[in-house]
Amino acid sequence: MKTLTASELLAALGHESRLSVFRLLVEAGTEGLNASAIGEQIGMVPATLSFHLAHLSRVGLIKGKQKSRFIYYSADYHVIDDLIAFMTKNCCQGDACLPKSSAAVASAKKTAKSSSRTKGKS
Amino acid sequence: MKTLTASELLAALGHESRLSVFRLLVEAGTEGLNASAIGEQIGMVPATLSFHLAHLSRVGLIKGKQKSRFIYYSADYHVIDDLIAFMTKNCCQGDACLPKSSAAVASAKKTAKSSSRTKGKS
DNA sequence: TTCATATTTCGAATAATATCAAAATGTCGT
DNA sequence: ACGACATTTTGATATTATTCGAAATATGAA
Repeated sequence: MKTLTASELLAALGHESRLSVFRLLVEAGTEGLNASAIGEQIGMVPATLSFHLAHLSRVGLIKGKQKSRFIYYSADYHVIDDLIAFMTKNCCQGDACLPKSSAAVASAKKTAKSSSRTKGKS
Repeated sequence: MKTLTASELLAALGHESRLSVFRLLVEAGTEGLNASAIGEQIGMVPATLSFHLAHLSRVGLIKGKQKSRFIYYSADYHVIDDLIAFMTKNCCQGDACLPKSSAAVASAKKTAKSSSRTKGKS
């Protein structure tokens, strides 16, 4: 992933409203939510919401699918996963970073931080 | 981590120049780099660089330490790690995301406050 | 077709961000 | 103190982002 692409994705999520919308769609699952439902949850007028949905769509973080007279938006896990992979690879280093990210997800899995110094150069 | 905090961190990295600066500092390690050295690598005039360094510092992603007449900036791995942990926890879900970012966390998705994965209400 | 609803687009105002020359500040060595 | 360098601040401008009412478009139902 290019730095430019990554920064565009980060910028898209770097706005409280858009991050909230994205998180809501992540929770909503693959089925997604229609724009009105999102607007209700987040509390945003249609025009503003549409603006942010367009932004998130443009960078690929979400996608909309017309269903009847609604448009269901859903998160694209592949893109956010690539972004997290990019950050883990390029924005972290060594023991200072890796254990916690893994632990936060692996929950109780107590991997002894016996240093797996993956100090690869990026 | 609050959504507002996360969005501020994401916004800070959501600019190509700042992301480049941060990645450079991650590579540089705990010792860091002084502003001039960063400016040379990135190709930015002092004033603009200072503006971005201040932004990254303000949100806590980097910190500067005066050494002699230079100021050495270094990445704060703790903060970026928290951000990655936040994203892994709140912006991903299920098999579509986990395998690449980390491993074996099928149970983590339950810990979130997710109300429920309501099935279709079409 | 006509109506009702869902969503986007337009337009225009406001707000925030980015850039950089020039000046100011800070720090060290002499 | 002074001079030399490192960095920040100022100030001004340019660019981009955000907001939302109103109008337009789209889709389905009656």
